[in-house]
Amino acid sequence: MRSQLARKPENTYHHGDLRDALIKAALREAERGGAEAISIKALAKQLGVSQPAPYRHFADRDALLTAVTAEAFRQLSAILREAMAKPSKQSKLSRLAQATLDFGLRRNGIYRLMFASRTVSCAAKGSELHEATRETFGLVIEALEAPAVDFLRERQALKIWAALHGVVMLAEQGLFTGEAAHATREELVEDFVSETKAALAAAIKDARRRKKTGA
Amino acid sequence: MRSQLARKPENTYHHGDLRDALIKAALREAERGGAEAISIKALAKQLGVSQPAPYRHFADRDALLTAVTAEAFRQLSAILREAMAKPSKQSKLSRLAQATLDFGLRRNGIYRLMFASRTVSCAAKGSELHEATRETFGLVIEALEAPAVDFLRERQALKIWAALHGVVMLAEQGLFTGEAAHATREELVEDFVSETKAALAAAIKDARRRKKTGA
DNA sequence: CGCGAATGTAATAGCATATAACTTAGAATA
DNA sequence: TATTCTAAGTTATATGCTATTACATTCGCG
Repeated sequence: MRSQLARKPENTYHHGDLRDALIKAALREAERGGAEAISIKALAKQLGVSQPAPYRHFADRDALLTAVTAEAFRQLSAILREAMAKPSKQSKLSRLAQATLDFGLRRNGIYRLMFASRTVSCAAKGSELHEATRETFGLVIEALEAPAVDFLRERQALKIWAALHGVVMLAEQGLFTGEAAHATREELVEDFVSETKAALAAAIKDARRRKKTGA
Repeated sequence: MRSQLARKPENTYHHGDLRDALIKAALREAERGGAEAISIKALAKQLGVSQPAPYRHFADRDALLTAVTAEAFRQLSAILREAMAKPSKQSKLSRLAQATLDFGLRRNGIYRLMFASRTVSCAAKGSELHEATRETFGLVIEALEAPAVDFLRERQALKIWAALHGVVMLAEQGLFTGEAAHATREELVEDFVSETKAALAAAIKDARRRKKTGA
Protein backbone atom coordinates (compact mmCIF):
# COMPACT_ATOMS: atom_id res chain seq x y z
CA MET A 1 0.00 0.00 0.00
CA ARG A 2 1.41 3.30 -1.06
CA SER A 3 0.82 6.73 0.32
CA GLN A 4 -2.89 7.40 0.29
CA LEU A 5 -2.64 10.75 -1.33
CA ALA A 6 -0.50 9.52 -4.20
CA ARG A 7 -1.65 9.53 -7.74
CA LYS A 8 -1.69 6.23 -9.50
CA PRO A 9 1.82 5.62 -10.87
CA GLU A 10 1.90 5.85 -14.65
CA ASN A 11 1.81 2.68 -16.66
CA THR A 12 0.00 0.77 -13.96
CA TYR A 13 -3.53 -0.48 -14.08
CA HIS A 14 -4.44 -0.55 -10.44
CA HIS A 15 -4.13 2.39 -8.14
CA GLY A 16 -3.49 0.29 -5.10
CA ASP A 17 -5.60 2.06 -2.53
CA LEU A 18 -8.09 4.16 -4.35
CA ARG A 19 -10.82 4.00 -1.75
CA ASP A 20 -8.70 5.52 0.94
CA ALA A 21 -7.07 7.97 -1.42
CA LEU A 22 -10.50 9.22 -2.46
CA ILE A 23 -11.54 9.85 1.11
CA LYS A 24 -8.37 11.71 1.95
CA ALA A 25 -8.48 13.79 -1.21
CA ALA A 26 -12.16 14.55 -0.72
CA LEU A 27 -11.43 15.75 2.79
CA ARG A 28 -8.90 18.19 1.40
CA GLU A 29 -11.43 19.45 -1.11
CA ALA A 30 -14.09 19.81 1.56
CA GLU A 31 -11.73 21.82 3.70
CA ARG A 32 -12.22 24.68 1.31
CA GLY A 33 -15.76 24.63 0.04
CA GLY A 34 -17.63 22.05 2.06
CA ALA A 35 -19.51 19.16 0.57
CA GLU A 36 -20.24 21.02 -2.64
CA ALA A 37 -16.55 21.15 -3.41
CA ILE A 38 -16.35 17.38 -3.60
CA SER A 39 -16.56 16.25 -7.20
CA ILE A 40 -16.05 12.64 -8.13
CA LYS A 41 -14.76 13.62 -11.51
CA ALA A 42 -12.24 16.09 -10.13
CA LEU A 43 -11.03 13.62 -7.53
CA ALA A 44 -10.53 10.94 -10.16
CA LYS A 45 -8.49 13.31 -12.24
CA GLN A 46 -6.42 14.37 -9.24
CA LEU A 47 -5.61 10.79 -8.41
CA GLY A 48 -4.88 9.87 -11.98
CA VAL A 49 -7.67 7.41 -12.56
CA SER A 50 -10.61 7.43 -14.94
CA GLN A 51 -13.85 9.10 -13.93
CA PRO A 52 -15.86 5.95 -13.30
CA ALA A 53 -13.15 4.32 -11.19
CA PRO A 54 -14.44 5.77 -7.90
CA TYR A 55 -17.76 4.04 -8.45
CA ARG A 56 -15.98 0.73 -7.86
CA HIS A 57 -15.63 1.83 -4.25
CA PHE A 58 -18.68 4.01 -3.65
CA ALA A 59 -22.15 3.39 -4.99
CA ASP A 60 -22.71 7.08 -5.55
CA ARG A 61 -21.58 10.52 -4.44
CA ASP A 62 -23.60 10.31 -1.25
CA ALA A 63 -21.83 7.13 -0.22
CA LEU A 64 -18.50 8.89 -0.63
CA LEU A 65 -19.72 11.87 1.37
CA THR A 66 -20.85 9.55 4.13
CA ALA A 67 -17.47 7.85 4.30
CA VAL A 68 -15.70 11.21 4.25
CA THR A 69 -17.91 12.51 7.03
CA ALA A 70 -17.18 9.46 9.15
CA GLU A 71 -13.47 9.99 8.66
CA ALA A 72 -13.89 13.64 9.61
CA PHE A 73 -15.59 12.62 12.86
CA ARG A 74 -12.78 10.24 13.65
CA GLN A 75 -10.28 13.03 13.06
CA LEU A 76 -12.22 15.35 15.32
CA SER A 77 -12.35 12.66 17.96
CA ALA A 78 -8.58 12.28 17.76
CA ILE A 79 -8.10 16.02 18.10
CA LEU A 80 -10.43 16.23 21.08
CA ARG A 81 -8.81 13.26 22.74
CA GLU A 82 -5.43 14.89 22.35
CA ALA A 83 -6.70 18.19 23.69
CA MET A 84 -8.16 16.45 26.71
CA ALA A 85 -5.01 14.44 27.31
CA LYS A 86 -2.44 17.17 27.29
CA PRO A 87 -1.57 18.60 30.71
CA SER A 88 -3.01 22.03 31.29
CA LYS A 89 -4.37 24.33 33.93
CA GLN A 90 -7.68 24.39 32.08
CA SER A 91 -10.33 21.81 32.76
CA LYS A 92 -10.86 18.97 30.32
CA LEU A 93 -14.18 20.44 29.34
CA SER A 94 -12.66 23.80 28.60
CA ARG A 95 -9.97 22.26 26.46
CA LEU A 96 -12.47 20.16 24.56
CA ALA A 97 -14.65 23.18 24.01
CA GLN A 98 -11.88 25.41 22.72
CA ALA A 99 -10.54 22.63 20.52
CA THR A 100 -13.98 22.17 19.02
CA LEU A 101 -14.28 25.87 18.32
CA ASP A 102 -10.85 25.89 16.75
CA PHE A 103 -11.69 22.92 14.56
CA GLY A 104 -14.99 24.44 13.53
CA LEU A 105 -13.40 27.68 12.42
CA ARG A 106 -10.10 26.53 11.03
CA ARG A 107 -11.50 23.60 9.11
CA ASN A 108 -14.89 25.07 8.48
CA GLY A 109 -15.54 23.33 5.20
CA ILE A 110 -15.16 19.97 6.86
CA TYR A 111 -17.09 21.16 9.87
CA ARG A 112 -20.04 22.08 7.68
CA LEU A 113 -19.81 18.72 6.00
CA MET A 114 -20.12 17.12 9.43
CA PHE A 115 -22.80 19.18 11.04
CA ALA A 116 -24.65 21.13 8.42
CA SER A 117 -25.61 18.46 5.96
CA ARG A 118 -28.27 15.83 6.27
CA THR A 119 -25.72 13.06 5.82
CA VAL A 120 -25.41 12.36 9.52
CA SER A 121 -29.11 12.24 10.25
CA CYS A 122 -29.51 9.68 7.49
CA ALA A 123 -26.86 7.39 8.95
CA ALA A 124 -28.36 4.11 10.07
CA LYS A 125 -27.74 2.95 13.59
CA GLY A 126 -24.67 0.76 13.59
CA SER A 127 -23.24 2.30 10.45
CA GLU A 128 -19.66 3.50 10.34
CA LEU A 129 -20.79 7.10 10.41
CA HIS A 130 -23.22 6.61 13.25
CA GLU A 131 -20.53 4.94 15.34
CA ALA A 132 -18.10 7.76 14.60
CA THR A 133 -20.55 10.43 15.73
CA ARG A 134 -21.42 8.50 18.87
CA GLU A 135 -17.76 8.21 19.70
CA THR A 136 -17.24 11.95 19.37
CA PHE A 137 -20.23 12.68 21.56
CA GLY A 138 -18.88 10.16 24.04
CA LEU A 139 -15.82 12.33 24.41
CA VAL A 140 -18.02 15.27 25.31
CA ILE A 141 -19.59 13.25 28.09
CA GLU A 142 -16.17 12.15 29.21
CA ALA A 143 -14.96 15.74 29.31
CA LEU A 144 -17.59 16.56 31.90
CA GLU A 145 -15.63 14.48 34.42
CA ALA A 146 -18.86 13.87 36.24
CA PRO A 147 -20.00 10.77 38.08
CA ALA A 148 -22.10 8.39 36.08
CA VAL A 149 -25.57 9.75 36.63
CA ASP A 150 -26.25 9.03 33.03
CA PHE A 151 -29.20 11.16 32.15
CA LEU A 152 -27.72 14.17 33.89
CA ARG A 153 -24.44 13.85 32.09
CA GLU A 154 -26.11 13.34 28.76
CA ARG A 155 -28.21 16.40 29.22
CA GLN A 156 -25.31 18.63 30.10
CA ALA A 157 -23.22 17.13 27.32
CA LEU A 158 -25.98 17.87 24.86
CA LYS A 159 -26.23 21.42 26.10
CA ILE A 160 -22.56 22.27 25.83
CA TRP A 161 -22.27 20.47 22.51
CA ALA A 162 -25.20 22.40 21.13
CA ALA A 163 -23.85 25.68 22.42
CA LEU A 164 -20.47 25.06 20.85
CA HIS A 165 -21.96 24.41 17.45
CA GLY A 166 -24.00 27.51 17.70
CA VAL A 167 -20.96 29.61 18.42
CA VAL A 168 -19.10 28.17 15.46
CA MET A 169 -22.10 28.75 13.24
CA LEU A 170 -22.61 32.35 14.23
CA ALA A 171 -18.92 33.10 14.13
CA GLU A 172 -18.79 31.78 10.60
CA GLN A 173 -21.79 33.90 9.71
CA GLY A 174 -19.99 37.02 10.81
CA LEU A 175 -22.26 37.82 13.73
CA PHE A 176 -19.23 38.41 15.94
CA THR A 177 -17.95 41.34 13.95
CA GLY A 178 -19.00 44.90 14.43
CA GLU A 179 -20.84 45.88 17.57
CA ALA A 180 -20.74 42.37 18.97
CA ALA A 181 -16.97 42.26 18.93
CA HIS A 182 -17.04 42.95 22.65
CA ALA A 183 -17.47 39.27 23.20
CA THR A 184 -14.92 37.12 21.51
CA ARG A 185 -15.84 33.65 20.50
CA GLU A 186 -13.44 32.16 22.99
CA GLU A 187 -15.00 34.14 25.81
CA LEU A 188 -18.45 32.99 24.85
CA VAL A 189 -17.33 29.39 24.78
CA GLU A 190 -15.77 29.81 28.19
CA ASP A 191 -19.06 31.22 29.43
CA PHE A 192 -20.86 28.13 28.30
CA VAL A 193 -18.22 25.93 29.88
CA SER A 194 -18.64 27.64 33.23
CA GLU A 195 -22.40 27.44 33.09
CA THR A 196 -22.23 23.77 32.23
CA LYS A 197 -19.98 23.06 35.18
CA ALA A 198 -22.23 24.99 37.51
CA ALA A 199 -25.37 23.30 36.24
CA LEU A 200 -23.78 19.90 36.50
CA ALA A 201 -22.60 20.51 40.04
CA ALA A 202 -26.03 21.72 41.06
CA ALA A 203 -27.74 18.78 39.41
CA ILE A 204 -25.49 16.25 41.06
CA LYS A 205 -25.99 17.84 44.46
CA ASP A 206 -29.71 17.78 43.89
CA ALA A 207 -29.67 14.14 42.80
CA ARG A 208 -27.73 13.14 45.93
CA ARG A 209 -30.13 14.96 48.14
CA ARG A 210 -33.10 13.27 46.57
CA LYS A 211 -31.46 9.88 46.86
CA LYS A 212 -30.85 10.42 50.56
CA THR A 213 -34.38 11.63 51.14
CA GLY A 214 -35.89 8.86 49.06
CA ALA A 215 -33.87 6.05 50.70
CA MET B 1 -49.15 41.48 -11.18
CA ARG B 2 -50.57 38.04 -10.80
CA SER B 3 -50.15 35.54 -8.03
CA GLN B 4 -46.51 34.94 -7.48
CA LEU B 5 -46.71 31.18 -7.53
CA ALA B 6 -48.61 31.07 -10.77
CA ARG B 7 -47.27 29.54 -13.91
CA LYS B 8 -47.05 31.72 -16.91
CA PRO B 9 -50.44 31.68 -18.64
CA GLU B 10 -50.26 29.89 -21.94
CA ASN B 11 -49.98 31.89 -25.11
CA THR B 12 -48.35 34.77 -23.35
CA TYR B 13 -44.80 35.87 -23.73
CA HIS B 14 -44.12 37.51 -20.44
CA HIS B 15 -44.62 35.80 -17.12
CA GLY B 16 -45.42 38.98 -15.30
CA ASP B 17 -43.53 38.51 -12.08
CA LEU B 18 -40.96 35.85 -12.67
CA ARG B 19 -38.41 37.12 -10.16
CA ASP B 20 -40.74 36.84 -7.24
CA ALA B 21 -42.26 33.61 -8.45
CA LEU B 22 -38.79 32.08 -8.62
CA ILE B 23 -38.00 33.02 -5.04
CA LYS B 24 -41.26 31.66 -3.71
CA ALA B 25 -40.99 28.43 -5.69
CA ALA B 26 -37.36 28.00 -4.67
CA LEU B 27 -38.35 28.38 -1.04
CA ARG B 28 -40.82 25.57 -1.44
CA GLU B 29 -38.19 23.37 -2.99
CA ALA B 30 -35.71 24.20 -0.25
CA GLU B 31 -38.23 23.25 2.38
CA ARG B 32 -37.66 19.65 1.46
CA GLY B 33 -34.04 19.17 0.54
CA GLY B 34 -32.27 22.39 1.40
CA ALA B 35 -30.22 24.42 -1.03
CA GLU B 36 -29.31 21.39 -3.11
CA ALA B 37 -32.95 20.90 -4.01
CA ILE B 38 -33.05 24.24 -5.78
CA SER B 39 -32.59 23.76 -9.49
CA ILE B 40 -32.94 26.64 -11.89
CA LYS B 41 -34.02 24.31 -14.64
CA ALA B 42 -36.68 22.63 -12.54
CA LEU B 43 -38.02 25.96 -11.31
CA ALA B 44 -38.26 27.27 -14.85
CA LYS B 45 -40.22 24.21 -15.87
CA GLN B 46 -42.51 24.52 -12.85
CA LEU B 47 -43.32 28.11 -13.69
CA GLY B 48 -43.78 27.41 -17.35
CA VAL B 49 -40.89 29.43 -18.72
CA SER B 50 -37.81 28.42 -20.64
CA GLN B 51 -34.68 27.34 -18.78
CA PRO B 52 -32.62 30.46 -19.41
CA ALA B 53 -35.44 32.80 -18.43
CA PRO B 54 -34.42 32.95 -14.73
CA TYR B 55 -31.04 34.31 -15.75
CA ARG B 56 -32.76 37.53 -16.73
CA HIS B 57 -33.40 38.05 -13.03
CA PHE B 58 -30.44 36.38 -11.34
CA ALA B 59 -26.88 36.40 -12.54
CA ASP B 60 -26.38 32.82 -11.46
CA ARG B 61 -27.62 30.16 -9.08
CA ASP B 62 -25.82 31.72 -6.15
CA ALA B 63 -27.59 35.02 -6.70
CA LEU B 64 -30.92 33.22 -6.55
CA LEU B 65 -29.90 31.37 -3.39
CA THR B 66 -28.91 34.65 -1.80
CA ALA B 67 -32.26 36.23 -2.59
CA VAL B 68 -34.09 33.16 -1.34
CA THR B 69 -32.10 33.17 1.87
CA ALA B 70 -32.90 36.81 2.46
CA GLU B 71 -36.58 36.10 1.99
CA ALA B 72 -36.30 33.19 4.42
CA PHE B 73 -34.80 35.50 7.03
CA ARG B 74 -37.62 37.95 6.55
CA GLN B 75 -40.13 35.15 7.03
CA LEU B 76 -38.38 34.02 10.18
CA SER B 77 -38.39 37.59 11.44
CA ALA B 78 -42.11 37.79 10.85
CA ILE B 79 -42.70 34.54 12.69
CA LEU B 80 -40.59 35.62 15.63
CA ARG B 81 -42.27 39.00 15.78
CA GLU B 82 -45.63 37.32 15.87
CA ALA B 83 -44.53 34.91 18.57
CA MET B 84 -43.27 37.78 20.66
CA ALA B 85 -46.40 39.81 20.15
CA LYS B 86 -49.02 37.26 21.11
CA PRO B 87 -50.12 37.41 24.73
CA SER B 88 -48.79 34.56 26.83
CA LYS B 89 -47.64 33.63 30.28
CA GLN B 90 -44.24 32.82 28.86
CA SER B 91 -41.60 35.50 28.56
CA LYS B 92 -40.86 37.05 25.20
CA LEU B 93 -37.51 35.35 25.15
CA SER B 94 -39.02 31.96 25.80
CA ARG B 95 -41.54 32.44 23.04
CA LEU B 96 -38.87 33.57 20.60
CA ALA B 97 -36.71 30.60 21.53
CA GLN B 98 -39.42 28.01 21.12
CA ALA B 99 -40.56 29.59 17.87
CA THR B 100 -37.03 29.41 16.54
CA LEU B 101 -36.74 25.76 17.50
CA ASP B 102 -40.04 25.05 15.86
CA PHE B 103 -39.00 26.82 12.68
CA GLY B 104 -35.66 25.06 12.62
CA LEU B 105 -37.22 21.63 12.87
CA ARG B 106 -40.40 22.04 10.90
CA ARG B 107 -38.83 23.91 8.04
CA ASN B 108 -35.44 22.35 8.32
CA GLY B 109 -34.55 22.54 4.66
CA ILE B 110 -34.98 26.30 4.72
CA TYR B 111 -33.28 26.51 8.06
CA ARG B 112 -30.22 24.78 6.66
CA LEU B 113 -30.27 27.11 3.73
CA MET B 114 -30.15 30.03 6.14
CA PHE B 115 -27.63 28.87 8.68
CA ALA B 116 -25.65 26.00 7.28
CA SER B 117 -24.45 27.40 4.00
CA ARG B 118 -21.78 29.95 3.37
CA THR B 119 -24.22 32.22 1.60
CA VAL B 120 -24.79 34.44 4.60
CA SER B 121 -21.15 34.89 5.50
CA CYS B 122 -20.52 36.04 1.96
CA ALA B 123 -23.20 38.70 2.12
CA ALA B 124 -21.70 42.15 1.85
CA LYS B 125 -22.55 44.70 4.48
CA GLY B 126 -25.55 46.66 3.34
CA SER B 127 -26.80 43.91 1.05
CA GLU B 128 -30.39 42.75 1.20
CA LEU B 129 -29.34 39.52 2.87
CA HIS B 130 -27.12 41.20 5.40
CA GLU B 131 -29.91 43.55 6.40
CA ALA B 132 -32.34 40.66 6.74
CA THR B 133 -30.03 38.77 9.07
CA ARG B 134 -29.34 41.85 11.15
CA GLU B 135 -33.04 42.40 11.54
CA THR B 136 -33.60 38.87 12.78
CA PHE B 137 -30.79 39.19 15.26
CA GLY B 138 -32.25 42.49 16.34
CA LEU B 139 -35.38 40.64 17.39
CA VAL B 140 -33.31 38.39 19.60
CA ILE B 141 -31.89 41.41 21.35
CA GLU B 142 -35.36 42.84 21.68
CA ALA B 143 -36.63 39.62 23.20
CA LEU B 144 -34.21 39.99 26.07
CA GLU B 145 -36.32 42.90 27.34
CA ALA B 146 -33.21 44.27 28.96
CA PRO B 147 -32.12 47.86 29.41
CA ALA B 148 -29.86 49.19 26.74
CA VAL B 149 -26.47 48.28 28.06
CA ASP B 150 -25.51 47.43 24.56
CA PHE B 151 -22.55 45.15 24.86
CA LEU B 152 -24.23 43.12 27.59
CA ARG B 153 -27.36 42.63 25.61
CA GLU B 154 -25.45 41.70 22.48
CA ARG B 155 -23.44 39.16 24.36
CA GLN B 156 -26.46 37.46 25.88
CA ALA B 157 -28.29 37.62 22.58
CA LEU B 158 -25.39 35.94 20.86
CA LYS B 159 -25.30 33.26 23.50
CA ILE B 160 -28.95 32.32 23.37
CA TRP B 161 -28.97 32.55 19.58
CA ALA B 162 -25.97 30.25 19.35
CA ALA B 163 -27.48 27.80 21.82
CA LEU B 164 -30.72 27.67 19.87
CA HIS B 165 -28.97 26.84 16.65
CA GLY B 166 -27.00 24.16 18.37
CA VAL B 167 -30.14 22.53 19.66
CA VAL B 168 -31.76 22.55 16.23
CA MET B 169 -28.62 21.12 14.68
CA LEU B 170 -28.23 18.29 17.14
CA ALA B 171 -31.92 17.51 17.10
CA GLU B 172 -31.76 17.22 13.34
CA GLN B 173 -28.75 14.95 13.65
CA GLY B 174 -30.67 12.60 15.83
CA LEU B 175 -28.63 13.12 18.98
CA PHE B 176 -31.82 13.47 21.00
CA THR B 177 -32.95 9.97 20.33
CA GLY B 178 -32.03 6.92 22.35
CA GLU B 179 -30.42 7.39 25.70
CA ALA B 180 -30.54 11.14 25.48
CA ALA B 181 -34.29 11.18 25.15
CA HIS B 182 -34.51 12.13 28.80
CA ALA B 183 -34.05 15.72 27.78
CA THR B 184 -36.47 16.92 25.21
CA ARG B 185 -35.45 19.64 22.86
CA GLU B 186 -37.98 22.01 24.33
CA GLU B 187 -36.66 21.45 27.83
CA LEU B 188 -33.14 22.13 26.71
CA VAL B 189 -34.20 25.34 25.05
CA GLU B 190 -35.99 26.39 28.19
CA ASP B 191 -32.82 25.67 30.15
CA PHE B 192 -30.90 28.02 27.93
CA VAL B 193 -33.59 30.65 28.26
CA SER B 194 -33.43 30.52 32.03
CA GLU B 195 -29.69 30.69 32.08
CA THR B 196 -29.72 33.64 29.76
CA LYS B 197 -32.15 35.51 31.96
CA ALA B 198 -30.11 34.76 35.05
CA ALA B 199 -26.87 35.80 33.40
CA LEU B 200 -28.42 38.98 32.10
CA ALA B 201 -29.84 39.91 35.47
CA ALA B 202 -26.52 39.29 37.14
CA ALA B 203 -24.64 41.26 34.53
CA ILE B 204 -26.96 44.24 34.81
CA LYS B 205 -26.72 44.24 38.59
CA ASP B 206 -22.96 44.07 38.28
CA ALA B 207 -22.87 46.91 35.77
CA ARG B 208 -24.98 49.14 38.05
CA ARG B 209 -22.77 48.43 41.00
CA ARG B 210 -19.66 49.33 39.02
CA LYS B 211 -21.23 52.50 37.80
CA LYS B 212 -22.06 53.56 41.35
CA THR B 213 -18.59 52.71 42.61
CA GLY B 214 -16.89 54.32 39.65
CA ALA B 215 -18.95 57.51 39.81
C1' DC C 1 -0.75 -22.23 -14.27
C1' DG C 2 -5.19 -20.80 -14.85
C1' DC C 3 -9.39 -18.91 -13.53
C1' DG C 4 -12.50 -15.85 -11.09
C1' DA C 5 -13.13 -11.73 -8.52
C1' DA C 6 -11.72 -7.18 -7.93
C1' DT C 7 -10.48 -3.13 -10.03
C1' DG C 8 -9.78 -0.07 -13.78
C1' DT C 9 -11.06 2.01 -18.71
C1' DA C 10 -13.73 3.76 -22.74
C1' DA C 11 -17.96 5.23 -24.36
C1' DT C 12 -22.14 7.24 -23.51
C1' DA C 13 -26.72 8.80 -21.57
C1' DG C 14 -28.88 12.30 -18.87
C1' DC C 15 -29.23 16.38 -16.33
C1' DA C 16 -27.85 21.10 -14.64
C1' DT C 17 -25.53 25.58 -15.23
C1' DA C 18 -24.66 29.11 -18.14
C1' DT C 19 -24.05 31.94 -22.55
C1' DA C 20 -25.11 33.75 -27.20
C1' DA C 21 -28.05 35.24 -30.62
C1' DC C 22 -32.62 36.07 -31.70
C1' DT C 23 -37.80 37.49 -30.67
C1' DT C 24 -41.68 39.66 -28.50
C1' DA C 25 -44.34 42.91 -26.01
C1' DG C 26 -44.87 46.94 -23.27
C1' DA C 27 -43.59 51.77 -22.26
C1' DA C 28 -41.95 56.05 -23.52
C1' DT C 29 -41.92 59.69 -26.58
C1' DA C 30 -42.09 62.32 -30.89
C1' DT D 1 -50.99 57.22 -33.28
C1' DA D 2 -46.70 55.51 -35.01
C1' DT D 3 -41.96 54.62 -33.75
C1' DT D 4 -38.50 53.06 -31.22
C1' DC D 5 -36.05 51.43 -27.16
C1' DT D 6 -35.67 48.19 -23.66
C1' DA D 7 -37.03 44.60 -20.48
C1' DA D 8 -38.09 40.00 -20.55
C1' DG D 9 -38.56 35.65 -22.84
C1' DT D 10 -37.05 31.90 -26.53
C1' DT D 11 -34.16 28.54 -29.12
C1' DA D 12 -29.82 26.52 -29.63
C1' DT D 13 -25.69 25.20 -27.71
C1' DA D 14 -21.25 24.62 -24.92
C1' DT D 15 -19.52 22.74 -20.76
C1' DG D 16 -19.25 19.95 -16.60
C1' DC D 17 -20.91 16.46 -13.37
C1' DT D 18 -23.18 12.00 -12.11
C1' DA D 19 -23.94 7.53 -13.22
C1' DT D 20 -24.32 3.20 -16.14
C1' DT D 21 -22.89 -0.30 -19.50
C1' DA D 22 -19.76 -3.10 -21.68
C1' DC D 23 -15.08 -4.26 -21.98
C1' DA D 24 -10.02 -4.87 -20.24
C1' DT D 25 -6.47 -5.94 -16.94
C1' DT D 26 -4.37 -7.58 -12.92
C1' DC D 27 -4.21 -9.93 -8.44
C1' DG D 28 -4.46 -13.77 -5.73
C1' DC D 29 -5.94 -18.29 -4.71
C1' DG D 30 -6.58 -23.16 -5.69
